[in-house]
Formats: sequence, structure tokens, C-alpha cells
Amino acid sequence: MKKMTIQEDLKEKGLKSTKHRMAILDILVKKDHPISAEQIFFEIQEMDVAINLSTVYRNLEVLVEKSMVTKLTLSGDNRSVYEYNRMVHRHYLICLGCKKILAIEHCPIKKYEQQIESETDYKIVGHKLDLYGYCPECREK
Amino acid sequence: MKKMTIQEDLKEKGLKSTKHRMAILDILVKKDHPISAEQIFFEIQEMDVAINLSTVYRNLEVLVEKSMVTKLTLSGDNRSVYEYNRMVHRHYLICLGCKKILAIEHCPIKKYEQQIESETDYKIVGHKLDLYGYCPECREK
DNA sequence: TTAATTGCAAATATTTTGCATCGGC
DNA sequence: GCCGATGCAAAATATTTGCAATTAA
Repeated sequence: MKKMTIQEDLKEKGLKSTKHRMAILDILVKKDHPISAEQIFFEIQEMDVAINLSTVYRNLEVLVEKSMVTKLTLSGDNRSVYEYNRMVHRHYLICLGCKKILAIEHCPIKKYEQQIESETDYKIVGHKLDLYGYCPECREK
Repeated sequence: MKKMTIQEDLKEKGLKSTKHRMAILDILVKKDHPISAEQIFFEIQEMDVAINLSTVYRNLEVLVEKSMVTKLTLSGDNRSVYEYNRMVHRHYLICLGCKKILAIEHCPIKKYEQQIESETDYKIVGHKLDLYGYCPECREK
């Protein structure tokens, strides 16, 4: 499978490359942690591009549908956050002091999934693991 | 530390034992999986006890504050769910077909937390792990 | 008695939707 | 030109809050 530009990827999925859709993807591609629809909305406005919040939501919905973006909810927060789907799965370390989110790459639960599969007779298709703690700066307070 | 009744526990925390508060706790104690504020509201109404949804929210808030209840969000859903805090930590297996939630007990990530602590210099205080899959019944469809 | 609790209605926050218009291909 | 994308306003959903009345201790 050859490497695709985002435009090609959109075309292949039957989605138009509009300036808003591209702006949303540009922002998500650059982030290494998930952000909310509202944050995306503000960042696009800061780029001096007019956009409506419902356009952000509608785009995120179709991008999630097409698996280009992943939607998740981090505990404690009521709203959803979104990240570009790099096809690698990640876990997050969330600082309870300043709410900073750090992505961590290594995943320790392949074996655990298999164990649960045989114990419960479920077919496991994924998981979500978030760690909570205090970053070096917040720890001092 | 001797075993306490829920009433004693409430008293010790400076909370009154009202019928609504007791009803909320009774429901949560009996569940082995987290439920939403609205589900609690409906279950109390089914017991022929009049209650307002905001009373449910306000009670859950204070019970979370006092650590008698845990608030969490399961991905995909926009709303929060609550469970009685048994001081044991649990993980959940969520069926993507019928949305059933199963609690699983064994936790595999003590060592992982230590590893991340030394890698990131964060102080880890907790984590959340949910598994997603299909239960035996939903798998057949 | 009195401070905590509750009901009710209204406010807030987040996300979704209907419909007319616009714009990519 | 067609059909998907967008703006706008309004609806839907989830949660919070102000205030007066009620109730547990």
C-alpha cells in the first residue's frame, strides 16, 4: 500500500477536499494528543478562516465514520476529543494538575486481551487505557 | 478499620441520610457495573419514590467528592456513568453490539505504571482501562 | 433550631439537525 | 449541473445553578 496524501485519501473515500475539511485535518495531523471540537474551531478561526462550529462537528463525524479520525472521551471531562488516526494505537498520560495530555506509545495489554477473551468468550476488538498522574511541574505544588 | 454501614459512612463524612441519598446508594451498591444519572433517576421512580433529576446529579456530585462513588466516562458515550466505590479497582468489558458492560477484576498494569513513571518523571496515581468487543450473543449476528 | 437537602425552573454546555445556499469536481 | 458541504438558527441532550421551601439531626 503506497503512501497517500490526505487529499488522495479523501478522494478515495468519496469525500471532497474543502478548505474547512483540510484545515481540520491539518490541525489534527500536527497534534500528538487529542483535542476537542471547540479547540479545533478556535484554531481555525485563529488562522483567519471563517467556520461554523457545526461544520466542525459534521466533519469530525464523517472523518470518524471513514476512520481517518478517532473519537474518544477522557474520564472526568464531559466532552469528546478527537485525534488523527495514524493507525498506531496510543495511550494517554493525563496530568491531573494542569490537564496536559501526553501520548505514550508502548502498549502492554495484548496478552491481557487474549486472557480475557478465553475467560469471557467475548471477541475483543480494542481497548482504551489512560493513565492519570501529576507531571513534574505540578508535582511540586 | 471496622466495617461500616452506609449510614455510618455518611454520618462520618458529614452527610445526612436522606431517603433520596439512600436510594441512590442502594441502587449503586447493587450494580456490578456503572450506570448513568438518568438510569438512577428512573430506577428510583420505579420504586415509587418521587425525585428530581437535579437531586440525583447533586447527590452524585457530593458522593464523588467524598469518594463514595466513582464517576467515569466510557468511550463512545457522551454521558458520565457512576459506580459505588468498593475501593477495589475494576476494568470494564463493553460489548459494542448491545452496550452491555461487564466488570473484570484482574488488573495487568502495575508494572506498566512503574515503567511509565520512570520514563516520564510523572507521579502516576491511577488509570482507566476499558476493553471493547462483542459478547457471545452479539458475535453471531 | 439550623444547616443541609430538595424541587422547580431556568441557565449552561455540548452536540445534532433542518433547510436554504454554496462550492468542488 | 449535481450532490456533497456549509451557515445559521433552532432543537436535542446532558449537566449545573439560583432560590425558596422542606427536612434530618
